[in-house]
Amino acid sequence: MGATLERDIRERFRRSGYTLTSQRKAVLEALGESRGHPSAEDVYLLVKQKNPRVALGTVYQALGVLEEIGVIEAKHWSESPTRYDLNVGPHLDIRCLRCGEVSEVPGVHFENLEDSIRAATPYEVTRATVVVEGLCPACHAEG
Amino acid sequence: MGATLERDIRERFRRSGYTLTSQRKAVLEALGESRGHPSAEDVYLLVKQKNPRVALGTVYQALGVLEEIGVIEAKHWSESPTRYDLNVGPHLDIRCLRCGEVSEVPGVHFENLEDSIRAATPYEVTRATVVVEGLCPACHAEG
DNA sequence: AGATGATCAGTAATCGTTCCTGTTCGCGAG
DNA sequence: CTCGCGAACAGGAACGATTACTGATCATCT
Ligand SMILES: [Mn+2]
Ligand SMILES: [Mn+2]
Ligand SMILES: [Zn+2]
Ligand SMILES: [Zn+2]
Repeated sequence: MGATLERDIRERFRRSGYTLTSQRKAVLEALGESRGHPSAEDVYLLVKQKNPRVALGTVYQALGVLEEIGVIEAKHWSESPTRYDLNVGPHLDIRCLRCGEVSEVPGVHFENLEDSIRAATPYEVTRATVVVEGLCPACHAEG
Repeated sequence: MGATLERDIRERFRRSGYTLTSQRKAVLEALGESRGHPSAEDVYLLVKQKNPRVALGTVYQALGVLEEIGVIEAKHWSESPTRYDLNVGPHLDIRCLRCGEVSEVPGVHFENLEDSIRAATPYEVTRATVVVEGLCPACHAEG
């Protein structure tokens, strides 16, 4: 487990000045296990299975530093708590409006979109993200 | 004021079965006056100036039905309360990370993006919105 | 006038998230 | 090794946006 921790992640911790504590490791492991896009609460429940003493606030704090150093990414949908993603490459995630499942949409590129936004506004554009919602195949089948 | 109310809006109310009450009119007027992308709280404060008895909950309810019948649109940014927009045509809005100002980004089209999303996922895509953040010229100048 | 259903005001409750306080941890200097 | 110090933590309170509830009002129909 601890041995499997990516060199890159350790390096990012070193350079940021944050310490890679056992709680933060546990949050990372939970994100890996959950193999998806868990909420803070989801991560909290997984982490608590192995260490019942962790506090929810600690999970939020850990997710915050992990995001800050670029190891994970937070994604927001309007009708759901924030979801966290180990996949920090540019990609889209779609969320099912009925069951809440989030999954990745491969192969869609939108760098040109961001470029045309920059060209069309006097603002300094910091981020342009695409929020996608729909119905997963299972929920769509049910009606 | 009341005379200026769009024929289209009255028609949408008629067809939906909802009634166009004075409170809902006031919410619409506030949205027009605020000439921007106000939050529910913003709308509430404007409405209260003319009718101090309106309740915040009523404003939320009114915004809900106005959105439901397609007269306004709700837009979401992760670090801000929901903003409401009288402009229901397809367009982008950018929000300043420092001062919170929201303004429109004209001339950017992204229908093809939605198409390529549909082609790339087994989900039934309901909505694909672009969330744009940055720094307005004033805030960017300050540093 | 009386009944009915929608809407409303006022307020309590909810939920995700952040903040706060006292405690523990890890590490470097002595 | 022990002390001191700052970072991180557990636990729980507080927060802000939104929703839910409850009893009054209002418009409309009979
Ligand atoms: Mn993803
Ligand atoms: Mn707009
Ligand atoms: Zn589903
Ligand atoms: Zn600004």
